[in-house]
This record gives sequence, structure tokens and C-alpha cells, in this order.
Amino acid sequence: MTVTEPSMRGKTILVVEDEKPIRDLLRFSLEREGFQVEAAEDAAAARLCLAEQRPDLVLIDWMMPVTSGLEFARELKAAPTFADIPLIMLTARGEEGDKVKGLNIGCDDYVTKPFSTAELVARISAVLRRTVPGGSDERIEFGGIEINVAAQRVEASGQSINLGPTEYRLLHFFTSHPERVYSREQLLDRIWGQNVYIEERTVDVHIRRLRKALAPAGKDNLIQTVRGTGYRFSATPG
Amino acid sequence: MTVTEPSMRGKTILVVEDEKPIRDLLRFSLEREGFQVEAAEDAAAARLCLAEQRPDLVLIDWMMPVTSGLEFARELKAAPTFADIPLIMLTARGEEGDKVKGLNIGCDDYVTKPFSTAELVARISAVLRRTVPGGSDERIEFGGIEINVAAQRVEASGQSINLGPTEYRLLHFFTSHPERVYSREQLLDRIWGQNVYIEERTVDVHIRRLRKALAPAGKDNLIQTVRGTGYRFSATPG
DNA sequence: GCCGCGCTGTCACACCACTGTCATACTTGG
DNA sequence: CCAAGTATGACAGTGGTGTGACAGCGCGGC
Repeated sequence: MTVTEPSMRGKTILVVEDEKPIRDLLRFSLEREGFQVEAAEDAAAARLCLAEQRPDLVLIDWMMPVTSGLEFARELKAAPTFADIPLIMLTARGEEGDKVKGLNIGCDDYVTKPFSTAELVARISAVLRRTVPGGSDERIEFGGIEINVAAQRVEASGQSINLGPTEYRLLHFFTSHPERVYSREQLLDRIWGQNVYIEERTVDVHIRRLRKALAPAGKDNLIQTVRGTGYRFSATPG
Repeated sequence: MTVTEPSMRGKTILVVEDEKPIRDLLRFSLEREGFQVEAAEDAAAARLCLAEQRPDLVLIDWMMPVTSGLEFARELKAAPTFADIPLIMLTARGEEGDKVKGLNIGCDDYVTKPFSTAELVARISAVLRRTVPGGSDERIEFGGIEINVAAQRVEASGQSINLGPTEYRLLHFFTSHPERVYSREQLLDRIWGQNVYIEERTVDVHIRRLRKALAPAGKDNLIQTVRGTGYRFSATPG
């Protein structure tokens, strides 16, 4: 029985799990649902997979030797290239809840062991569904700003723009979602990650840093403030 | 005490629940948090509500006579107009299969009964938070005024209109409820939110500000004064 | 190890758009 | 023409936003 809808089929999932039986179970269940599965037994192997192919979702076991799942998750979220890949963690019962949430990584969901494969698949589908299609494009252009995603390089009005990781991700998000208002809260969710506890005003600061970086190219006015709501990236002024 | 942040205030929630006590409890708890609540006791009534007003979120009880919650959820997600409205299901404890089916249909979260209202509100807020306004490029048009909900932008007669937050909400309300008189009190309730102590005359002032903003486009006459009653938004003069 | 550097999140302060209220002028219906 | 209802302009307070500064952190070089 395959409950997964067509849009999920062919999505690649990277499974990071040290115990072989569980790893095999996961691979079996997920492949039966039509997912493409890459499996890694530790963080090192996972890094190799990531270098080779960008998965659509990463599934990480909380308990792992050498580099723990938490550390690896943090590592992923710190890397601008991978930070926007959705993340699901496998935790043992009892580790869940406040303890996990307090740890400030931005993962998208938790599944507690023991889990039913049906629930796991359902949650994976749910996360993938709300993850917007864009992301792994080679090149993005909007309003005279050009982003070379592979090289993580930004150009505006012919000149090259130097950005910190967060500002890069902000701009990347904006250029792929223009002409829409986003609240500070939504920006935190989508750029810093879900379940991350950061002051809303911090968004303002990064907006300002991004504007400052875009100013020399005269592109800072693309970021518009919508008072009482949030920010909007748009080509038309006003 | 209201824990809900301002951005949530005024959001409309459609509650579909057949048992009256629970329905009343939900209405009470949600309204206390500043949500606008529409309640329906079965799928048929819910369809009526949907036809009249588009809610920001739908809360469906799993167990319902005639059309089950699952069926109704599926129906919603199949309709292009409503598919992007976030959905939360109320399920009985232990029905893990329900959870899975729900998530597979595309519902955004589920809450198991018995639930604490605090948890319910938290989950509703979480879902609303990550929902972008105007999910499917929603556009409202009336009498030559065009509102781009996603971008929170207004155009009239080709020119762009700049509005403050309150005027925007006013216009948004009017364009989605045209050809009908609203008293100052009703407008205060629906735009400022209930339980707010504000002079009724204040409505006049904001009406005037909105008219002023629409005047350059010649659209200020769409807002009509109904002496002794309130205001009406209408295309036909008089 | 120690240092310097870049990046991050937070704060305090300043500014100004927006808000709610009032006083006054105007309109309407009886 | 009067009384009640509404439009309008002005105004002070509020709160949302811009901005510079700063301490903590991770990292690479020395």
C-alpha cells in the first residue's frame, strides 16, 4: 500500500542512523513509499552524501556515536547551503519535548521511537508538502540582483556583493519569494528554522545589514518595510 | 489574559464539531484569545460558512455523523479554492491510524482529545504563524480597486495606493463584504477586534482617511455613508 | 595556547508614521 | 430652522522601526 501522493515520489531523503537494523528498516519503508533513500551510518558518511547530492530532507537519529545527532543537526543548520533543507529528528521517548525544543536547533519535526513507519512517512510527507519547491535552482535573478546558488555568490548592478551567511540566506529567500509580505515571525521560521527562539527584532538588524550591503549597488530599496506587518521584497517601489 | 500575539488577532477560525458542549467550549476559548470564531455542527453547515466567508483556519472533529471529519477534510483539500487553508483535526486518543490518515490528507496538525485549550491555542498559533497570507496569490477586486493580499498592496485605477495598517484592514474588510451596511460598532468588532474600548467616532476618522487615500484614484465614492446606521461599500452610487 | 577577526543576537536610544480623541464646521431630515 | 448626525482638521501620545554599539562565540593564523 502506498499512501504517498505523486508529488512526493522521487524526493531524496538522507537517513543518518548508526544502527543497521533500523537503517535498513527505514530504507525499506521509505523506498516502498516511492522515496529515493540515501543512508549514512555516521556524520562523516552523511557529509559525503551531502557533498555529492543535495537531498530534499534529512532524517537524523538523535543518539549517535562520535558526532551526536544534535551536533550534526546544528552543523547542517549553520551551513548556508544546507540550512534550508528540512530536518526531522528521531528521538527516544523521554528525550522529546522541552529538552529538545530548548536546544535551539531549527528542526522541522520530531518523531519519537518507537515509531510506526506509517506515522514517520506521514510526517515526512507533511514536512515536504509545506516546503516550497524552489531552493535548488542553479541561478536566481530578481530586480537586478543575481544569485549564483552553487557558488554562493551575489551580484547586483554588475558589482559583487559580500554577505554574511544569514544575510545571504535572507536575500536568497527574498529573491525566491518576492512580492509578498512576511512577518518577522515567519522570516525567523523560514530562515533561522522552526523551533528556534530568537528575538523578533533581530530580524530588523539583519534586514538593515542586508540593506547596507545592497546600498552600494542601489538595490537596498528592494527591501520594503510594511509597517505593522513585516517586510516585502519587491521591484515596484511604494 | 490573552497570550496570543497581535498578529493572530482577528483571524477567523471555522470550527466543525457536532457536539454542542465542545463546540461552545471551543468558541469560548478561541474568542477569549482574540480569534473570530465561526461554528458549524456538520459538514453541510460548514460548507455554508465557507461559501460566505473564507476562514484563516479550519478546525475539524474527526468523529462526526453523516460526513466524517476525514471526508470533509479530503473534500476541502480537493477544492482548489480552499486547499491552502490550514487544517487542524481533533482526534480521539490512541487512534494513531487517524493521525496518519489526517497527515496524509494534508492536514497541518492534529490535537488529541481530551485536550487542554492552551495546547490547542498553541498549535493553532503555530500553524497560523507559518501560513503566509494569501497562500494562492489571492486577489480581491471590487469596483476598480485591486488588493494583492499576499503583498499587502492596493491599486486603484492603475495607481498604487498607500495605506496605514488600519486603513488597509478597513478596505480589505469592505472589499470582501461589499453591498452591505455596517454599524460603527460592527466595524470596531471586526476590524479592531472585540473587547476593545474605542470611541465609535474614531471609525469616522478612519473612514475619512481611507476616503482621502482613495480620492486620487477617484474611488472615494465607493464608501457610502448611511445616515443613522453606519457605512456601506458599494459600486452603485446613492 | 593566544590573539584577532568576522559574524551573531541583543540592547538602548531616536525618530516618526500612525492612532485615538477632541473641537469645530458642515449636512441632513423633520 | 432646529437637532441630531457626520465630516474635517488639528494634536499629543504611542508604538513600531531604524540605527549604532557591544559582548559572546567560533575559527583560523600566529
